[in-house]
Amino acid sequence: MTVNPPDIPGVVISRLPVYARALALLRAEGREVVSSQELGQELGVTPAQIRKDLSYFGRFGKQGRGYNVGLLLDQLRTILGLDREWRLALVGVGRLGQAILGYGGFSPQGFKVVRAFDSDPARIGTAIDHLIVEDVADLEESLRNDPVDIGIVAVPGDYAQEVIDTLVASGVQSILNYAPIVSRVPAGVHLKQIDPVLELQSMTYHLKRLQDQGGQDALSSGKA
Amino acid sequence: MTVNPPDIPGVVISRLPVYARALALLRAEGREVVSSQELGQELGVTPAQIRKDLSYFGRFGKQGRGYNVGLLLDQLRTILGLDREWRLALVGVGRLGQAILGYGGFSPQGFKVVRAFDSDPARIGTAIDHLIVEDVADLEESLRNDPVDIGIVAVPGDYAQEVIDTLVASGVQSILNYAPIVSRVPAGVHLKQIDPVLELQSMTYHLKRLQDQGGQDALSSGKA
DNA sequence: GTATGTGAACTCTTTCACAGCC
DNA sequence: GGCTGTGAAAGAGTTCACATAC
Repeated sequence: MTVNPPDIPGVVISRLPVYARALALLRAEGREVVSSQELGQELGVTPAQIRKDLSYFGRFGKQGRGYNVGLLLDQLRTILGLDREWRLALVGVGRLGQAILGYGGFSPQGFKVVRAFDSDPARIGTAIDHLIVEDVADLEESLRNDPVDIGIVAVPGDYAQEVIDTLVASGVQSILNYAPIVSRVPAGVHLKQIDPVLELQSMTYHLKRLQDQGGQDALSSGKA
Repeated sequence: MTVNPPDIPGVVISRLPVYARALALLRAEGREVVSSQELGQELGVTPAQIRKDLSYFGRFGKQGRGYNVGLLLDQLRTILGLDREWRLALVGVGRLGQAILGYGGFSPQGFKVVRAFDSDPARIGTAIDHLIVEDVADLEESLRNDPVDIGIVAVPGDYAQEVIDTLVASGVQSILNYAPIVSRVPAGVHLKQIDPVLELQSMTYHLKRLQDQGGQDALSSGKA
């Protein structure tokens, strides 16, 4: 059954794929059992956090022993829905979009890009990586006729919100957005952002402080 | 001066670039003043959160009026260190690495990729986008002679931890990792992950629940 | 009147610590 | 003995609400 649990924190869910990845590695190495202690060491996470996270979903371990690697991995894959294939539509087949199509990391994990859209007449109708590029003007109709599970947005920032709105109107409930914009979606739609510039811009905060103190080899700030 | 404030939560810092982006947009539109109310609406964030976040760094607003767009933007850029140029080294010039080099979004924000490394003899010594690809075997020596601020890792997963360790050994304190691995760095080094698969894998959690209930229009799970 | 800046209240997460089981 | 699962405690982060300033 695996009945829908009521209210599991988002941060917990976002950690499960990380656990699954580590477990897959352990299984590939032939490990059969692992403790929360070991797993935590591997991941830089406290053992208590791992146990607490897992406890939202059931009791997967054996006291005195630990977790069966293969069993826990299967459970996590089931919980996350990684035991099926997911159909993605890519919007934007420019340089970034083509890199996404060419990326070999999605399909082994069950994510298949099955549709591609663009607005450039030079690209519409051409085949890229087994896909015929469709006109983005037909996006809504096309997705209504033959739905996908997830939309990937890889268009320039100026068009991204518009594309996101169209995806939502077409019934897509999960969107992965590569465009560097502040985007909003209605409640109930899940949007994740891939934004390297944002990541860099928060790293520079720390770098700046390192550099500004760099000269004066140590103890320069007030106390201790 | 802008003296190093003691302990500002990481989540606060990660929101500042988002505020800065929204402010840059407002400025481009000619807006001169904005309230936390409006800005919050734009970003899907509470006004109180914006005010609290900003209050860690100073008092930038005027009561009864709001924030001067240009002034606040400049302050944020200074706080984040976006008022200078940052030098990046890219490790891995395969398909992904080339997409990163070709991405036009970094340099307008002051992030210049000034070095590129690879292990493939066919690529070493060739020029890509103004850069001569260096041998990754020389990574540490090269970076010691001529340091960069940030390292970008775009090698296959199997080599990524090794590359990250070498970057750290070379004195790099901020790393942006595109490889889909669970990586660890010593305390003091800042590592950010760009990992679309991880994002997708947490989105499927919600999708699965939508789908599993999809058929049976409502109330079907055990109790309540 | 209007909107900031901020202590206090609240909510959400993480960690502790130990009973229970292997 | 060893490790899980979990209430309780501690710690972070967010929101409230109002004094203060324009």
